[in-house]
Amino acid sequence: MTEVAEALAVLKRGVHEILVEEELERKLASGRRLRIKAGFDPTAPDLHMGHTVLINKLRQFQDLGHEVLFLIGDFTGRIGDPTGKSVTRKPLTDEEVRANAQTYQEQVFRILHPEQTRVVFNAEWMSRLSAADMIELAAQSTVARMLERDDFEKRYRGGQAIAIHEFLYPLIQGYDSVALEADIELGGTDQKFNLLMGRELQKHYGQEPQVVMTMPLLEGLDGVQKMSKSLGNYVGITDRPGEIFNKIVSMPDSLMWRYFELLSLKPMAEVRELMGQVEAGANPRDIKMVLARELVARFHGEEAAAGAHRASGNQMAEGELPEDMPEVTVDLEGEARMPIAAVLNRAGLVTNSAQAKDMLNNARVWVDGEVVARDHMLEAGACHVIQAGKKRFARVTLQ
RNA sequence: GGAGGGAUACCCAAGUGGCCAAAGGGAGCAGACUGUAAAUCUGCCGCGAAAGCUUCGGAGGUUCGAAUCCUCCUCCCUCCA
Repeated sequence: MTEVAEALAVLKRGVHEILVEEELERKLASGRRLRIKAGFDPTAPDLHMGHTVLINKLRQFQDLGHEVLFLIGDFTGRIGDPTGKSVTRKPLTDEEVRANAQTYQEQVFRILHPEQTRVVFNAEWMSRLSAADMIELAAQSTVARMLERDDFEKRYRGGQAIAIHEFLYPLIQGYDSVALEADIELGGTDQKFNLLMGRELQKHYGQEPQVVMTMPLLEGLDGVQKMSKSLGNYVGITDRPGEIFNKIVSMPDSLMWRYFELLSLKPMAEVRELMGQVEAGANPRDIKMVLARELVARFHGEEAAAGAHRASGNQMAEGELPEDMPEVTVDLEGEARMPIAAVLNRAGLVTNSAQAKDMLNNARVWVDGEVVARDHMLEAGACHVIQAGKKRFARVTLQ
């Protein structure tokens, strides 16, 4: 295999679509240091495994010597992202955008090489565009073309509103590629339309069009909707080791091979070997543990991976406590004692008081290993290990 | 610009003066069962530890009492221009 063919093989792994593959080959063969662009929304400060599918791909480009342009869409974020969801997000302040961007960088450098990464903000050039520039940009596309986009088309046909400025989003994203002179842009499959817009605009502005690579969207732990923080079906890369371990092991079996395919760095041959084991009667749970350990190792190191199982506790074995439970302090606001239900709520061990009531009624709340009833009171100054249900633990200090 | 229809909790959706913190379904959470999975069954499911507090697009009004009646406003949809 030639060097280019080898690189291509690595880069194609897990990719949904490459447009146009021959162009990618040519760019790789040119020997140039390529600029790989990927855009991120500044709203979500915590990366999750779903994002890493794409970031891993960026990392592979870096390993081949190329430069990553990590674009933070602060301009678009400030306006408020209308795409897709009917829920309009509230615009972010400058401070919020900056803080989110900072968190992004800290997290993304767990995977990317900082010295081969350029973090850029699109407000840098977008906020300098004049109205006339904007109109020139808008003239590069048509309503009919916009309506080809899946999500617009669906909404248009379904009689749902499409605001005019939503049409500008693909154009802005495309223009980012012009401003950065991107060689390649990566995005989720849902980004295809926007990514292709980059090609068209680059041609218009006299540049060689970027190659578009789309990565599949990773389903969340529910196995249905895409992984997202707001849906709560995610595994965060800053989750504690035991947490990652738990989430991976207790995900539906139907998802496990998908996760192996997109998140594991094991060669596919090895993954197929694991599939064979399950077919031969191995407990799928044990195979999920293999993946869980790999992921914990990637984000927390080998040592954490070795202890992850222990750290997570075995939820089927009553009385076995996880080692890495969170520490929480609950403020009694001057009271000498507080009912258990209120403590559970304040410690974040339940989502609302109804859930606290439910668990207490089911005798599923333990304080220092003892089941407690609804009328149990906790004294100020004490520190207890509290367990709510099978999965939620915390070391709670009352003050 | 005109005519009509609509807005109920996370989503869908009942409810047209008190019995409504609001039927039903889905989602979610907890429990049994399991393999920390799925399916199934059971419970919870506005906020609050509680007392209590706040909800039915928004603001006023009628009434002892309003998701329900009246007025104005906002938004969405359909047809016409």
